[in-house]
Amino acid sequence: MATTVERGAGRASERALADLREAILTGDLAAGAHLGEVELAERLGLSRTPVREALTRLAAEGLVETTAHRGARVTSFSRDDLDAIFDVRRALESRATARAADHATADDLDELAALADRMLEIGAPGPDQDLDALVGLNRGFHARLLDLAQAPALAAALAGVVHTPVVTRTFHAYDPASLARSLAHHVEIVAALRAGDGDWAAAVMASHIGNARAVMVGSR
Amino acid sequence: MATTVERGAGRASERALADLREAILTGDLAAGAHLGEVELAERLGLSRTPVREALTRLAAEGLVETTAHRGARVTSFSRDDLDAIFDVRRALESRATARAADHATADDLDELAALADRMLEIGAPGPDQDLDALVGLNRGFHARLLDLAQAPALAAALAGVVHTPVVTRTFHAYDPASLARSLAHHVEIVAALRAGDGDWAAAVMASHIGNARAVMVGSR
DNA sequence: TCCCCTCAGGTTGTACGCAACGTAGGGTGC
DNA sequence: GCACCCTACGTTGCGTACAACCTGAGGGGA
Repeated sequence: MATTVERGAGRASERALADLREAILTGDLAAGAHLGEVELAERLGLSRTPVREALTRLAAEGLVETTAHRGARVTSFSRDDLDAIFDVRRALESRATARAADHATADDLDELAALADRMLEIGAPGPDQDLDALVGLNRGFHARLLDLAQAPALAAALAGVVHTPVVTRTFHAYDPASLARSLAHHVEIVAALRAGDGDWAAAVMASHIGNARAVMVGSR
Repeated sequence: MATTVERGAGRASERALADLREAILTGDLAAGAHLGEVELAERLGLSRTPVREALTRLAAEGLVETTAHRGARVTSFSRDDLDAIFDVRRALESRATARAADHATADDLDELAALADRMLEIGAPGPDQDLDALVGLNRGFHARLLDLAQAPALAAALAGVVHTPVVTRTFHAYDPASLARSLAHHVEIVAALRAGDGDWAAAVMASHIGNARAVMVGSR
């Protein structure tokens, strides 16, 4: 009874990895929080081994920091760190967006357009506004775009800069004007892709990330 | 007697990580080679546990690929992959070089100049030419530069694109003209940094990587 | 002859136990 | 009273045993 054999479907270590990553990205595990292996193992109902592997991989991604015999902590980023992360994201994601223009099919564009439109709806001020739901859709939009770039190297480099940084976890920080800009950018990116103009799409993405940077880390 | 307790100084898993990474980077472990945990463990005189951790981290770096219950293989890159990797390196390393211009002290520049000069010497055609020694010096030059950029995010992103790719492991592929250009670039980068001109330095670095790309993957 | 099923071999995935390390607290000597 | 040492505890690092899984070969049936 103590050890529930029937658990999730996937490998235990992958479940641990996914759960921990989600907990960190959503802020459920605060930055700087100490992560004990036994504590996490008990919480997830696993042994220390898969938890340990998950922590190792998270450390490689940069989400946690491990020190000697003292365990792991959730990485906390300084203002300069965040600034640099946005710098890299701007360079890389705009590049990926340009490449996406060469590979996106009509179906892909319809899918992206649907995401952009949906975000426009639930992001609009009013009773139906749902800022929390935006997070998932936004992640989906950027992930889809990165996928369309068909450039594993770009994806790997971006993953090195914190797997969709802590920075993408909320839209509550956006003021109305910035939020409207951000959502309009998504639509414009799709338009640029439809026009087959990679440079245009890349420019909008660069603006998009600049806008996000201003919101999340403030003016330079 | 069988288990030699007195081994290296550092943690066992870090030794395994370093040894495996070196073996892959030098080509001692060929691309596509199957990496059995027990085999590696015996070879390194350790148990499977630290080997397993090392493989996990190498997988995160992109040097090995793991599949289901089938173990790990040394990643092999297609022509397109290499092309994309150089693309990212050009974007990121030139950026890092520009930043280095803002942080490098006179001592730093002297150090870089010494490296560049030394490479010029042992890279020059003649009896003293030592292409193998260039590898280490070149790695050192680029690493020092990346360090001077003081941008952990840039370093992390670059690390995601294969920790100094398999691509930097030899200079034997260079024809005399390309090699001369490459070595001259190092010197010119130092000159640009001395002049405090980050844009110049970045441009040279971009050229430097373009040159390397042409040698390693051929014309586009 | 071809296909499918079964089984054996080898591999990875997980759990658990022990040892090493770092840390904090109390006690003792100066 | 203060500083230093020593001890005890909690943690991580590693080794080993067992279970789950994939793969390939061989035999039987259609």
